Amino acid sequence: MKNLTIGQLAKNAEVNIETVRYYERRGLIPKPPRPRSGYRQYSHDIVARIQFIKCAQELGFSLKEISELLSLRVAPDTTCGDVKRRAETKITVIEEKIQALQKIKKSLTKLVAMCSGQGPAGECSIMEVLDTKEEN
Amino acid sequence: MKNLTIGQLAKNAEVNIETVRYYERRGLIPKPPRPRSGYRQYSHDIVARIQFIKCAQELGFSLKEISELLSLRVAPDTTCGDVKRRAETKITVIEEKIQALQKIKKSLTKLVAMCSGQGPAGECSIMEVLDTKEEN
DNA sequence: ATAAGCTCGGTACCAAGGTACGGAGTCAAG
DNA sequence: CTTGACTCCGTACCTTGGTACCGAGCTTAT
Repeated sequence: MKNLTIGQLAKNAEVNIETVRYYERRGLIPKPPRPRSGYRQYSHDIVARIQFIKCAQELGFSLKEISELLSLRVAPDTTCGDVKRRAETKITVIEEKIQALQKIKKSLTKLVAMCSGQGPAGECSIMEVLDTKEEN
Repeated sequence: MKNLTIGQLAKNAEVNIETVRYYERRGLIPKPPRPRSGYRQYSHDIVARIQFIKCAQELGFSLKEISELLSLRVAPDTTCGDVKRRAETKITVIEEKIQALQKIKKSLTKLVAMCSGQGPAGECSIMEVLDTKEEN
């Protein structure tokens, strides 16, 4: 296998070329060698690296967190347990988000139930509640 | 009660002064009268208006949606049903977000369960899965 | 060898919801 | 009347995760 240009890498990893350069700026992928021409030369495993990033993003990690994960991997004295703890923390955060959304949903559902759907918007009970609500 | 300066309004509504001006630019609060000095003169009910906005934000409405809600209120031919429909749409969106987060949580939980927590980060099963995952 | 197509770097822009800054004018208290 | 606090406006900046554009240089195929 030969090396890849940035365009080939982008195609393989199914991202935009600009995204690759952006990841490089953010330190998420290593700076590749550059021959005289200045063109980036990527080895195929960078495709996997980008897929790793996309995959972790789907699991709710931000790019910042992903770069931390990646540096954990190469740091000699970090352990599997460190990675696990990060994943656990992320689960907690996600649970909190779910809780918050469920609270919101409950409030909205209550409002909708109260609303007759009749009459002008200015007298809508939903609007009134929004106007006068102190706490819930 | 006399009028409020922007600073007093901000204090009462517990927002930043800049936020008030920002809301004015966005059309979320009416442009207040200005005497010769140019200082904004707010009546007390603008405090309530800002609280309405904050309240709706907590319910997951964006500023754009909030300004739509506010204009619904004053438009003569919109009804309570219009407001209700928006709230219902918002509930659906929130439900979708909850679903997505629950999926993410499930994947992460599975990963954490697989991980022994022992050994170097480079051999962590979580990292390996992130590396090689095709689909889930 | 020449044209098409790729890549270069730098900068600007998008959404959202603000925050910060700076120089000038104004208001209130002492 | 002066000092300090407040306000004015416009503009720039912040975050996150990219995308778009530019003229210039490089590469590849014919």
